Amino acid sequence: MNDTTPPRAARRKAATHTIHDVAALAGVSSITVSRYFNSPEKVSAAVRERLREIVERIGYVPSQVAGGLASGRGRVVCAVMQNIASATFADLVKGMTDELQASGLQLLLANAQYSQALEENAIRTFVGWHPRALILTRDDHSPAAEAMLAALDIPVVEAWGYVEERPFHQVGFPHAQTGAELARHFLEQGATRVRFVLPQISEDFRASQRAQGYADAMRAAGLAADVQRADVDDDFEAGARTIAALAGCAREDRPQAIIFANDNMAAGAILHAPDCGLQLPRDCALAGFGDAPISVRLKPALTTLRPARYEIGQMAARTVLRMLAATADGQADTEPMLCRERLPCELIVRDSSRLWLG
Amino acid sequence: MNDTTPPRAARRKAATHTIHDVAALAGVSSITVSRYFNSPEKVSAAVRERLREIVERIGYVPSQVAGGLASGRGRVVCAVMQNIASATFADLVKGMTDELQASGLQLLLANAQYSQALEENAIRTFVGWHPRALILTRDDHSPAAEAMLAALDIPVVEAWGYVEERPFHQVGFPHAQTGAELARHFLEQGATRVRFVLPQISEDFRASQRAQGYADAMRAAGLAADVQRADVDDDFEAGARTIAALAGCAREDRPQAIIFANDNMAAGAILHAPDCGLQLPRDCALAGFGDAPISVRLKPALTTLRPARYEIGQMAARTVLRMLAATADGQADTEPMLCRERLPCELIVRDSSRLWLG
DNA sequence: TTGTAGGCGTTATCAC
DNA sequence: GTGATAACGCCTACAA
Repeated sequence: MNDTTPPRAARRKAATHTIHDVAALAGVSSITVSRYFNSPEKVSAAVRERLREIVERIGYVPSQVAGGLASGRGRVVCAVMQNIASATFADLVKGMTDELQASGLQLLLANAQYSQALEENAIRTFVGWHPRALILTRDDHSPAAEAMLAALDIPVVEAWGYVEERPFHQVGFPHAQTGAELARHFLEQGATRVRFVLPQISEDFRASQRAQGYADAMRAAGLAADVQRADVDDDFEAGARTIAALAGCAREDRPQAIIFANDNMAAGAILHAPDCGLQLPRDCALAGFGDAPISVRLKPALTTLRPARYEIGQMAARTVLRMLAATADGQADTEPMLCRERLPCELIVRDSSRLWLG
Repeated sequence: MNDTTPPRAARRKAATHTIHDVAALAGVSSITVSRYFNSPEKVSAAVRERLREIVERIGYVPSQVAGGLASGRGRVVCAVMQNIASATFADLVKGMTDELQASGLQLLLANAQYSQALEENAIRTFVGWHPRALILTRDDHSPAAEAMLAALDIPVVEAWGYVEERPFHQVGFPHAQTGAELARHFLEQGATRVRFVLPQISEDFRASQRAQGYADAMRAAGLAADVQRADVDDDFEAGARTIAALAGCAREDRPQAIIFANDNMAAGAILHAPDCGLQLPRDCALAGFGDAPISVRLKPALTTLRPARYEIGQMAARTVLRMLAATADGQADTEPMLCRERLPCELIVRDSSRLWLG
């Protein structure tokens, strides 16, 4: 009477089919079923057909969770966005998912709202998922985050911006340079007084980077930089107020051109200008950033910068895939080559930026 | 000489710390570490402090993958969007992530681009992740998808729309009714000729539902429904063309009011009207859908419907949490109560819809 | 409060 | 081409 412990209560009745169910039905071992999914060519055609039928019939789907644990390589890529609800990041996300999906990789998203602390939290959470790669959308992380990234040993892509010296893959464009480009666009037309207007709550450090680029370009031309910050939260309202304030200024004191940190502010200005008795671009030239769909429809049509949002997301994903393929090819010892993909942010010149020098 | 098989090669050197590493360092068993994370109150304060220090020092993060497998309840909620890059779905996603994150649940996203087939694929993929719940954004699924949903045995929420008879939780608003509401808004002003304009590629069946609601309301008033479909892809351009076509019509033949399927089309119409010699709303009243940020700034300001996008996402997530809490409370036998959350889609009346009856 | 034993569903390794 | 066996890292059940 071997009084071994009574059979423990079954932990859980598998509410779902397992690889073993399929194996039993097909009269093969479970490893064969595993092979059927991961390298079908190693399974005989006969067995393959039998399995296909059974899998279809009972609706078996392999567990990503169990597979990820067993193989040590889950099918997950994590990305930390700065503002999930913005058009910019929505396009990035679409580019990434479109590209990753084809490779059977699942994108896990987090939202950091332009906060380093939230980004750090998100990264910490993601570490628990053992992602194959990480996509970030800023280049200045908290020290703790940098430490985690250094310890991670997976591809890390910094997308949206582009910085030469970073130790991670870069996919995007240099924001400061685009700010400078807009400044030069006006300087070349002979402007001497150009203003840059930031949103009130500019958590978006990219906008500040563009402002910085503008300021440098102005100083390089021997002119004063004039960066202002909006005093209302709503971007459209901020633009409207900016233009309204102009109406109260003598022409000699007004900026000849204004660069808004985004198209919404510029649109607010353009739509409100007639109410202030101002005619654009005669009374003030304008430019924005982002190429919102409406910008080309405004009167005057808005000069702006068009970042390749979707393409940046797509390329970030491709970079991930390339790095994964590389490490899979046993290039373990190869030096960890860094991808630097510089994507376009095109200057779209329209009527709003034509300078009228009085 | 017990020639048992030579010790198999270790499968993989754990590149990452495990619960056992922490346990060894702390001089406790691994289950204690597990408890430290899952129910800290069951661990003595002394041990707790020791573990806290060690976890912090080595940067240990529990594996969601292993935990999910072992417990049978992963921390994943899956959602299938119809167009990740649109403002509508971006807001939904933000509402969901904001709410889920607090509960430590991770949102997995897929994009179905208004396609039943892609939605089915996404659901199939998600099944492999053993999600705790599923959030969908349409109510007409493929038969195969319906079958999977029926077999899933997890909470399923259909968000964005709202349909009484569905067997899944509903969070949203009835689209047809909002279409009818806009129609009545014009009918009550005495309009007899009201048109509804759909986008060219109206994969968005919601827009069609709103058109249907409009058509029913018109017929109920004894009037003819006049649903047109745009002939260009770009919504702004479609709106512009719609209004341009009006200019060539005799006043008696023109609709007195136009309902556009979205604010972008309406904005295109408003921005282009002056070029056609039309004055709005005198020559034609207008309404849109979605309450885009720009709509209130247009001249005339656009009458539109304001769906509670963020709130719908948030409420969908809350519904998930409520259902999970309920099943956790051992209410296994309780009948599977269905949540029906009807969220507002408010009519925002502005100048564009004021009817001028000639 | 803490520990032991065993298993979650899959894949890596080795043997035939 | 196929299979037996032992992990993967954690958690549930039960015992102390």
